[in-house]
Amino acid sequence: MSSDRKVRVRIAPSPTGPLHIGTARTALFNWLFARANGGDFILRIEDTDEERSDKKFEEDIEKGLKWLGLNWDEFYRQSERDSIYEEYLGKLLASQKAYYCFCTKDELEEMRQTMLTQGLAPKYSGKCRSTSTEEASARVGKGDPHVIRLKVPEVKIEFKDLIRGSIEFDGALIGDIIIARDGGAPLYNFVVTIDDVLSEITHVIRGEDHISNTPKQIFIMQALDFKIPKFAHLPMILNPNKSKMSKRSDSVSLDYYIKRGYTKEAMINFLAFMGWHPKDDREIMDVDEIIKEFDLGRVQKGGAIFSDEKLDWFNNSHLKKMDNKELLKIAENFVPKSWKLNSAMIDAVKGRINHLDELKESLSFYFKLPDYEPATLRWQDMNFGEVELNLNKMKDVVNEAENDIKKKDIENKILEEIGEGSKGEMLWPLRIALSGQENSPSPFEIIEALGKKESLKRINLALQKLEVKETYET
RNA sequence: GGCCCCAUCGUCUAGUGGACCAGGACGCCAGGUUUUCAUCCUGGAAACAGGGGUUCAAUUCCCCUUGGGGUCACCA
Repeated sequence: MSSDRKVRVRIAPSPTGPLHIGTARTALFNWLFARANGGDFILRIEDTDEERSDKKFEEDIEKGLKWLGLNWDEFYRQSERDSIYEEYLGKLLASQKAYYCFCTKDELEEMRQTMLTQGLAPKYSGKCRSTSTEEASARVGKGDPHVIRLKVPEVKIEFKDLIRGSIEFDGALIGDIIIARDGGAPLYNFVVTIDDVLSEITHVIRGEDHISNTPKQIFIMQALDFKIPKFAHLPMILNPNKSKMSKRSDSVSLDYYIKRGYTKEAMINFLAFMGWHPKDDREIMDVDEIIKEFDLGRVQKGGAIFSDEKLDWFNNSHLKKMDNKELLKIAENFVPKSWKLNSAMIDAVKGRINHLDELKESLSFYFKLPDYEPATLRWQDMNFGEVELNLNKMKDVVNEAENDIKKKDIENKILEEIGEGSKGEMLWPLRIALSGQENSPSPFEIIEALGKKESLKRINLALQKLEVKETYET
């Protein structure tokens, strides 16, 4: 069981789309496992499908991984390893563990349909297995279209999954799989196997959707006398309707969450908790804590539904924990360039938002006149007359203040004016007048930030809105 | 359909035979603190899919049923 080999894991995305949230989660678990065990984390780009692969997706994947802080120790592309695959394909052919198949796609499709209607698992009949080596070579030489198939033995095969325990498949039900297509290009199950073994991967940690690929890959390893790595299949990340989280339009890519202003700390924390949990009740954890506690044995078996609410909570919690200076740097990317942010502003709103994307809205009153419906000025069951009265009182207080009002001073003065009266009835209309927002920093903070002149301007504006409202009503 | 995986509150989960009339968190609801909103605090509603076993004792072990998911390409 115990191996003295250094732990080596990999994430093997195919660059056929932007970095998927599920891929990011798998990458994270591999990375955590590597870091927790002093091992290596390898990034392998699976770009054997020239048609679908695109350099721009490869860049997006690398960018996303880096953003999360999942640094890799080694990197390679499968497209650069053709000669290696060719070599092993040749070995398999020479040892008669694989053979040429000349069946056409149409024939194959027909067989598949027949089996399906008979209620059988569709698999290749093995027709070309019996073609003699001489005849096969001759036909290949002649240029007949052909693929290469692995002779899958009709035996039961079992492997131990680190998360699920023993899993068994029947080779007889799998049939001879294609490992290289017409033209010689090697296929997924084959290249994965070659690369995992040659790069000395010790633990293959991947999504549950690969469980059924595992026996095929093990058969290839056995045919080549390869040492078989350990496997661990992670639970799926699901949509709220429990389907595989793929078709959720834009919200399946990591980039979507980056652009909405989720922090990498929150993303890592949240993604780690999709299928994993520490021994105790801790939830808000930084990456070092997670590495320290990470254990494949504590990974869940069942799929986890992606919860936007919980993600928001993680993000809000991490935002509050974050240093203002650090946050300020990130925040600048989410507001217009002309806005000059400062630490006080960030501090005033960071506990009030779930993602940085909201900054544009919640910080707007610092930079432009608020825009709101007159009715918003009313607190609970106040009528417009009362609002006007109270706002005028506040106006007088501000009017009497010095030019550079200090938060504490204006706070004292306003509270003095309110006296035994209702604080809400005074402060709510004032807050709306100043910020236009129901959830904003306190009026005192805003007045200090805006200054006397601007504050008065906004109170007058509110008063004007009330007049319009009254005219409209009569 | 064949094969494979899975099954605790709406959601993420704790729980590895007795300490569980099932604990935490998100969300939700109700109170409270605070100078208004938010924060914060307290409380509440909310789950072991069903049926058989095994055992002195099952959420926990076994079997069946049901349900959900995955996979069956010359994609990865």
